[in-house]
Amino acid sequence: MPNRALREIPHPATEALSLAAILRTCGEPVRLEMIRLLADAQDELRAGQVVGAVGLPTSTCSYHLRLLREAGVTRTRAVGTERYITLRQDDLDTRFPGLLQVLLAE
Amino acid sequence: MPNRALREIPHPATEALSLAAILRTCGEPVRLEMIRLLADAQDELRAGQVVGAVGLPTSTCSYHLRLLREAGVTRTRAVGTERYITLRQDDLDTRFPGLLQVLLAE
DNA sequence: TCCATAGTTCTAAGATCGTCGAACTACGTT
DNA sequence: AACGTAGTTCGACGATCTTAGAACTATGGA
Repeated sequence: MPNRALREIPHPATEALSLAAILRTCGEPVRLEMIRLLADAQDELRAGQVVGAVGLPTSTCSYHLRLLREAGVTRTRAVGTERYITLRQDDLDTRFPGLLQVLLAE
Repeated sequence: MPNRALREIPHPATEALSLAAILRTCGEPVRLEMIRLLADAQDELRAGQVVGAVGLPTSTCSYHLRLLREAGVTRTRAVGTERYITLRQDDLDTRFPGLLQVLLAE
C-alpha cells in the first residue's frame, strides 16, 4: 500500500489561478494577516499555529484557510489530523510576478 | 468669484490608502476592467466612455466608479455635468509599488 | 476499544455586496 | 423659464460573505 500521509486536498492548478479571485481573497484583513504570517514563518505552519496567531475561533480560521487554498494562494498538506500550510510562492511568482512582494511590503 | 469648474469630490489622501481595501476593490471583474480601460487610455476618460465600454447601466457603473474612487484607485474631476476619471498612478506607485503593474499585466 | 486531539463541515444569523430602474441634481442651451 | 444631457443617489432585491457554535470526521494513543 502506497504512502497515504498526504490526503487528497484539492488545489487549483497554477495556470487556472484568477487574478480577480486572488485579489478578492487577499483583500480581507484576516486573510492578509494569515498570508503575512506564512511569509514570515519562512516555512510551513500548522493550522493550529495560524489559529493561535490570529485569535479567532477554529471554525472561522478553517473557513479563511479554505478560501486561501481555493484561490490558490496557499497549499495545504495533511499529516495525520494536522494540516501544514505554505504560501504557493513559486506559483504566484510565476503567474503574477510582483504580487507577493506587494502583499508583503513592510 | 473663483473658478469652480472643479466640484469638491472627496478623495482619500495618499497616506490613508489601505492595501486590503484596494485589493478588495480591484478583485471585482467589472472594476478590474475599468482599471485596465483607464490604463490603456493613457489619459483621463469621461465617465460616459467607461459606461459605453463596459456595457452596464449607468447607475451600476456609477456605483463601481464610486468604489474605485473611495478606495483611492481613481481620481474624478468634474467639469460641468461631466466627470473625468484617471488612475491615481503616482499615488499608487508611491504607496504600493508594483501593484499597478500586477493589475495591468497583459 | 475508549478517549483526546486537530481540524472540517453544518447551520444559522447578520452584514455587505452587486444590480438596476426610478427619482433626482447639476449644468448648459435655447 | 423650459428642456435635454450627464451623472448621482435612492430603494429594493437577491446573492454572497463573515462569524461562530455545534456536530462531525479522522487520527493517534492508552
